[in-house]
Formats: sequence, C-alpha cells, structure tokens
Amino acid sequence: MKKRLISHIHQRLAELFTRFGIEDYSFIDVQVPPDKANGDFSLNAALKLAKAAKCAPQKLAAEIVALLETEKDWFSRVEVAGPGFINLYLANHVIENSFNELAEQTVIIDQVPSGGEKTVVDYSSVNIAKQMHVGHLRSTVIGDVLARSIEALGHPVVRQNHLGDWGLPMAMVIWKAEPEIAAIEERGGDLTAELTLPRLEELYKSVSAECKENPASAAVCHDYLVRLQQGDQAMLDLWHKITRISMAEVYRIYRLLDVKLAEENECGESFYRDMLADTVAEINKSGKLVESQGAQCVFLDEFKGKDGSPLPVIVQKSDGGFNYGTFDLAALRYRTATLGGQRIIYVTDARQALHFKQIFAVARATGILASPEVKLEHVPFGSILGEDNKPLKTRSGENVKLADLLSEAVERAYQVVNEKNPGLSEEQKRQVAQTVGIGAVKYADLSQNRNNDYVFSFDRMLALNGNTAPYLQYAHARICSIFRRAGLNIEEFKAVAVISQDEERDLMIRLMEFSPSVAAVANELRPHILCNYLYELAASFSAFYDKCPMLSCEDEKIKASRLMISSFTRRTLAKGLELLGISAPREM
RNA sequence: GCGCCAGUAGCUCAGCUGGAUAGAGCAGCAGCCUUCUAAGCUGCGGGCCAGGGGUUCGAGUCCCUUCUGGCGCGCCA
Repeated sequence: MKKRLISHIHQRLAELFTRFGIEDYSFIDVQVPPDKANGDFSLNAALKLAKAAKCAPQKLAAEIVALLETEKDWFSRVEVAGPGFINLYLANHVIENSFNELAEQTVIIDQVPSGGEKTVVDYSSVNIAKQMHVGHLRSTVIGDVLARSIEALGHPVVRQNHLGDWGLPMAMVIWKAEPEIAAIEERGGDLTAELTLPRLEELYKSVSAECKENPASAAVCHDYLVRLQQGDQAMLDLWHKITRISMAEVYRIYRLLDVKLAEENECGESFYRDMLADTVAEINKSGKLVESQGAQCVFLDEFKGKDGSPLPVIVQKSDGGFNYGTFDLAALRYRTATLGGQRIIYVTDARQALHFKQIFAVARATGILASPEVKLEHVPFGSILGEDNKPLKTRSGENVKLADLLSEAVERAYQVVNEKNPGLSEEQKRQVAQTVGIGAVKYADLSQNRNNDYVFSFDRMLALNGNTAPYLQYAHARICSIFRRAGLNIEEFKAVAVISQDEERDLMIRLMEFSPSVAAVANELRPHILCNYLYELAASFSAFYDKCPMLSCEDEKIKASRLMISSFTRRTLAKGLELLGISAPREM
C-alpha cells in the first residue's frame, strides 16, 4: 500500500518536480509521524524542495496540498503542519481495499523480481568433537533467520555449515578415539550410542593438555595429522566415524532449535582440503603472493599491524600447512564459481571482523572470485554475557553447554505454564513448555540489535510480557482460541474487512507492513527488525482484542470483519514466527 | 600505538536514507475480568540521547574531538 501511495504521489507531483528541474525524485518519501494525530503518513517534500524551489517551505507545502487534496480516492484529509510537513490522512476505503486484497493472497510476502540473486549463507560452523555451547547460539540462530527471510523473498539460498572438521585437533581426537572405536566395534556395539560427543570432547581436552606437556605425544599427533592429510584410508575411516558421532548430537540440538541445517549443508574445512594448494597457486598468478619469514603471504596497504608495519594475510604457513584464511579463500572460490553465489553472507562473531575484511580484500585483489560483482558481507554480532557482564561461563569457568541452557529454559517455562494454565493436560504442558522455552531463548537473542553484547537472563526472556516470544505466542494462541470457541475453521475463514473502530484501522495498517519488514531484514541482515515489527503487531492486536469483541458482536458484518482481521493477524504472526524459527502454539 | 563496535529513562533496549513535543518493556503508582485465554488492556510519573565543537531550515542520527567500556591487530579458528 505504501509503495503504491508513494508512486501515486510522485505521479501527481511530477509536474511540480519538473518545474524545479528535479528529475530523480525518489528521495521524496512518506514517513509515519510519531503521533497518530499527525496523520497516517506525512510528506516532507516541501522541506526538501524548498531550496531548489527558492520558496518558503510552507508556501510550497500549501501548493502540494492543493494538488493532493482533490485526490478523494486516496485521502480523507491533507494539510500543512509545523514547518512545512504535509500530513496525509488515508480514506478508510483505501485501507479496506488494500487489506482485503492482501488477505486474499496465498503468499503474503512480496517476491523479488526475476528470481532474485543466488545467496550463500554461512552460519553455525560447529567444530567436530566439541559440544555446542553458548558461543554457537547466535551464529546458528541469526544465520537461520537470515537464510529463511532471504529465501522467503524469493532469492535462491544455499546454506553452508563450515565445519571445523580438519587439522590438528581432528588428528588428536583420532589418536585417542582409535582404540575405543576398535573395542566397541569388536564386541559389535553401537558406536554412536557408546562413544558420545561428550566423551569425544573429553578425549580432545586430555590430548590437548598432554601435548603441551609431552613433546612425544605432540609428535604422535603430528604423525596422525600427516597420515590424515595424505589421505590414509584408515585415518579417513576414523575421521568419518568421529564426524558422524559428533554431528548426530549437533543435529539433536538443531532439531530442538528448529534450525534448517542438514547433512547436505555440511561443507567444512575437510571439503576444501584438496583445493588449498590450487587456491594458493591462483593467488600466486595475481602476482600478489610474497614470502615473508618463510610463510606465503598477501600484503595489502590498508592493513597495518601493531607497530604500523604491513599486516600479511598468511595463505600458507612456513611449515607448508594451510591455515583458516586459506580455507575461507578456497570456500569463496567454490561458493562463487561452483555454487554460483552472487551474495555471500558470513554470520560469525564480531571478533572476526578484521579477518573477514582481510579475506574479502584479498579475494578481490587476487581475483579468485568468479565475478567482481559478487557481494561479500560479514554479519558480526556481540557476545553473550553473564549477569556479571563477562562472557557467560559456568561457575567452574567452563563454556555453558547449549544443551544444558535449552533444557533449563524448557524446565523454567514448564513452571510458568503449570502456574498460568494448570488446566492443560500434562502432555500439552510439556509441549507448550518446549515451544515457549526454546522460543524465549531464540527470541531474546534475535530481538536485540546484533551489534551489541547482551546479558543472558532467563528471568527476563521468560518474563512473558513485553518484547518476548511468549507475548507473541500468546497473541497467536488467543486468536486460535476464538475460532475454536466459535467452531470456525481459522484457515478457511473468509469475509470482507471493514473499519468500524480505530483499533481495527490501526491493526489493518500494521498488517500491511509485514512484507516490507521482511525485506528490511534481508537488506540490512538484522533479524530484530522483524522482531520489533511482530511485537508491535501483537501489541496492536492486543489492543484490538480488548476493544473489539467478536463472538458477542451483534452486527454480523462487523463480526465477520473482525474475525477476518484476526484470522489474517494469525497468519501473519505465524509466518513471522516461522521466519524466526519459533513455533506458534494454538493453545498455551 | 593503530583499528572496529558500543555509550539513549533507575534497569533492559528500539529509534528506517537527518525531520514535528526522543519511544517500548521491566520496575513504581492508579484503574480494568458475571462477556472471546488478565501470560492481557488503559492511564500517570520518569531523559543536558556520555562531554565539547561543527555542518543546516532541522542532529540521538552526518563530520571533528575528548572521555568511558568491550573487542581485535603474522603463522589458533
């Protein structure tokens, strides 16, 4: 609606613009005034044009008002306000028509033209033989929402889970896991059940400590690493088994979190192992490869080190091995050349900002991208802190396991459900606790501007009022409840929406802003824009719910209209929550 | 030393390409359930937008600078 409004205004004012010699007037926009008393939209064209027109803003505004106020198809009122704002009051039938048109659509998100752009989203990036901890939460959850949102707009999306599944840590685990695997297999045991991820992590930690103490152990590990890298079949078999054991547990967490990552998205360091030398050779062709202290490096002017000396990006270590930067460069080649990515998005914590800046710059400077047009975007986010404002740890100083965090959230949610809605069956309570607990954790993360660190607090995220998941879920459940009570099928309900009260009008306008807010998430790569939108939508609905009774409404037309508005609110909330990867309960 | 990010109500945070008296939630106070889930709604109080300069019709938003906090800066990822 807003889009059409703007284009209509542009058309209507075209003559005026031409008179002042303005050809590109895309900067003439409408905004929503802070106070509703100042109209549905306002136009600041007069203020912006005043200089070019050599004319007082208020005088110009009066002229624009004269041009627009005859447009009864659109406005009920148009007036000059303040220093030269033009306040636009939409005619109710405009809102009704636009709304009814939208409500008939099967897809309520505007699709991008011509199939969109191929987008690669790199997120979660877990390590093999390590349990997921809080540090993985943000990348996993934010990346998932970005992928879903971009996809929902019609762009083809490829998800990539850049596993840390290669290199010395893997060699260490293989060494110690080898006898355990052999023993289990010998007696015909179930490998995944008996050799758990926590056990693998334990092994890794012990070897890691041992290698620091004992050079002989370190030498053994190095030997394993060499064999692994040379493609020794026995090593690869062990490597594969360990990876599957490890990922089985990761997928359990992904399912809990409702994150859309599967085995087909696994594309870790091991995947690029045979492309590394080739990548370095490709870089060499650009003439930018320089040897420094035995390592192969690329130096770029814009990067300076501590003492102001040039800072290299090391693409091959002095011992001939490759490090993470080379994997990322190889991945960029693959993602642009083979996957055909036109937009590559990396969701990792803010501490890696410099690293990606360097990788992107090296990729562009050495021409290893399939096309210079490719967009490369790092999506940084802050840390999760504990109540003491330091990175969240357990009392013993360990990383908090994601599995523990989630089960505590579900447990606490259960307590709340039990208290608030004791009438539900045990099965339902568990179901709701799951939905609310997990939703709360995800939403607490997503609803925040990702740039900032945030303090993790169960109490706040489960507070159930304010900008939280349960508040949105509650609005959804209430709508479903009305239809249940009325014996109506909420999915199939159809009626014409009309405006009889302000709350209906506000809610209808709000509903039409859903699609633009999804587009904003995809453009700015900021999930909290959608969260804020949904929160305001739920708040608008709650006000509507309070003031506009449905089942007891005597006017059949208004009753049907309200049910229609509610039904569409439910659809929008459910779709929005789906994009956030949070489920919308029909009862809670 | 250089760089990145942040500093908005007592607390946790919004504030779109600069736009009208800076918005929510929590906490505090006061109302609203014989009627659709009160996990809700309505109202009140609460602010030198870290400080200082500048740009202009207009700055929380842009530029410069100072202060405070977090993070990063050659073979870990």
